[in-house]
Amino acid sequence: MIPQPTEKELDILQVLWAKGPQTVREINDQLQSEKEIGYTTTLKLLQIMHDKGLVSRELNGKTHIYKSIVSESATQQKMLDKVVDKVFKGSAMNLVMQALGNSKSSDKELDEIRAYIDQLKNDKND
Amino acid sequence: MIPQPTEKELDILQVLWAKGPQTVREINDQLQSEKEIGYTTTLKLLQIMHDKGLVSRELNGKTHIYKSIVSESATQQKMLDKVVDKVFKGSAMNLVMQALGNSKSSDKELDEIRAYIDQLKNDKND
DNA sequence: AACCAATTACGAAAAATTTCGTAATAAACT
DNA sequence: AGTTTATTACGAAATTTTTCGTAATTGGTT
Repeated sequence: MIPQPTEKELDILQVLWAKGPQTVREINDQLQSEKEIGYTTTLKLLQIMHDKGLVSRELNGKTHIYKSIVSESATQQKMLDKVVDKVFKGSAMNLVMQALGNSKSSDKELDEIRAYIDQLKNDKND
Repeated sequence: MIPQPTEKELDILQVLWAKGPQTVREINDQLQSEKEIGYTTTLKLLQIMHDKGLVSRELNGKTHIYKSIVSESATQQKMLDKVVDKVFKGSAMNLVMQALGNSKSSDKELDEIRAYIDQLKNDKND
């Protein structure tokens, strides 16, 4: 079983999900724009993630090109499950309500969610 | 600023939210039912949480009665914000969709959410 | 007042995560 | 081929979180 990424590992996965496979240098450059972080720190994290099976890598000349193995949506789901379990007493509905309540969502977005709900209800009654 | 609780601290907050103010022994007993944990471990966590300002305590004879200072919903919101930021690219709507999609929610629950959305839309147009 | 049982205080070990320095390696360039 | 430059490997320090052992304290009991 692939373990859940830690917080800093998630930062890296975000970069990989957003921009696709990249070198350590490229990934580090992007993290830099957020916060000071040493090159070897990023490298080490990627090596650890490789050991864990979170990313794969491919040799190109002498540099490795890292690629996320875990999908964004699967990771999102696991993170959600954890939050639901840890702070929403296991109720995903609770979470949805809270998220809707405090997000400055537009009418259009709310309509989208309504439409999605209707679709879910239909799918179920087939 | 009160710091965010760590994972184990959240376990304790859950107990406090669910059953109200309690002694270390009572809290520890409840955590025990989930997983082996030493009494002094729970005590230490509560002392740390007290230092952080997450809980208050009141002396009753020689024992302390601990009480959560942070509200459940405020904590939920902060956890959500973090998850939204960390894995949903800042989009709460994304999170809601994903949560709805993978939760086995009943028609009744889905209707509740629809009603809630309608209410949100109304509130906005006042 | 001395003892007992339970609680708290304190410090530190253990574990997990994050960070980086240094050395080894490889490619690219004179 | 020798030098420079960038990357990787390795190990360990630093930090944060979790865990618990031991000693001190307190209140109740004999």
